[in-house]
Amino acid sequence: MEVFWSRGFAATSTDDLLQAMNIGRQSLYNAFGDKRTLYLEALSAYQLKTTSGHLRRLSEPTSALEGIRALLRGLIAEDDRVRCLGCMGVGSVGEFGTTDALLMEQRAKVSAALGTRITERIREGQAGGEIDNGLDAEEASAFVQVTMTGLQLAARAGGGLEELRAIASFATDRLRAV
Amino acid sequence: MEVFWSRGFAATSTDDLLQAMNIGRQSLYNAFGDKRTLYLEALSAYQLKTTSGHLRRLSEPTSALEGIRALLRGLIAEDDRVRCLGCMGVGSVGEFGTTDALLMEQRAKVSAALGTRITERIREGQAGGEIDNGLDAEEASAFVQVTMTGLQLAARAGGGLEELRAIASFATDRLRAV
DNA sequence: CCTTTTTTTGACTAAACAGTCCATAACTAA
DNA sequence: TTAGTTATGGACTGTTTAGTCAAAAAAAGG
Repeated sequence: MEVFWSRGFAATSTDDLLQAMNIGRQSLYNAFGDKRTLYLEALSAYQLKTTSGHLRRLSEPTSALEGIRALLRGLIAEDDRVRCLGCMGVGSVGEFGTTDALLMEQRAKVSAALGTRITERIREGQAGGEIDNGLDAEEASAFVQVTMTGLQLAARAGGGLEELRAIASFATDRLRAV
Repeated sequence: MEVFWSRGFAATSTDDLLQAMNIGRQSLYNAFGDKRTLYLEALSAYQLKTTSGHLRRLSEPTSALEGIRALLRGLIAEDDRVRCLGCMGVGSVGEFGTTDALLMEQRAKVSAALGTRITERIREGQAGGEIDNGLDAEEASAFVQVTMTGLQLAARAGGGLEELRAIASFATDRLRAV
């Protein structure tokens, strides 16, 4: 997962994977079938791990708006070496775009689940008067997700911790009721 | 440029390039040196072309906020086949991250130039009372740039024209003075 | 204990890869 | 016309690639 995450699919050789996992070639092919299947499994594992973190932060029991802030700020890893890897899901979009149907399907599921929860949380904030009632909750949710990917790409480009977290907070505050 | 744009660096073979350009192998190596140099030139050409468009739309003589809206909405190509390619610059960030010093330098230049102009335009909007005076103009500019990359990645993921333009407008409106 | 199944090892294959070489063709300029 | 330069075509090289094969080693089961 880490090798694919940092280098992407095409630039990762099977030898890279063998070395990283410290196993023999046949073991890899027995266990995963082929390179692409292993990539899909690695991406699945990545998404499972990260999505649960996103949902947890989003639901932090402070308030709806603070949940969104925690979601966005939480994307940005503190450790430089982790932060500059960005997000493997974002990487897979960049590398494959719309060319892989299975990947698109997998992506759509994760994105929809998160989107639904963000929408809920925004409605909650609107009900509580904390988030601007004039906003369409679904549009705001899509906006939050676009901000997520924008931040993750900026992290991969080498953006600094404080700089990126400030942008995350800035975006969050744009949703606030006046 | 189009081949690298759609497939990225690693997944593009020199044969792909020869076929696309309809030239012989030696001609490519005479003209460009090697694959990486050609990629850098292609990316440069791409950035030159797109950045001038961004600046033009940003400076559209309607108003500052409408300039930002035009910038963000203008990122999203109408033609499905173009839109789903996303942005080659974003692709290069995804593929190389912080691993290529030359690429980072080139990126920083383009981003700084655009960022400066966005900041100016935001200050203009603030002076005119159209954009919220409480915002830090540089932070708002960084936010706009993160939104740009987020939109371009969403485009590469297969996002629809109207959906993405709506998000662009949503983000723009978040800067509006109350 | 022995047999059967699973896992690992390392050698192997065929194709794809980036980049080179050299002879030839096409221009340029006097 | 001709000498000199530049561009092209096509064969070639050595390496890397994803994936396979078969024999040996290890584990599991009775």
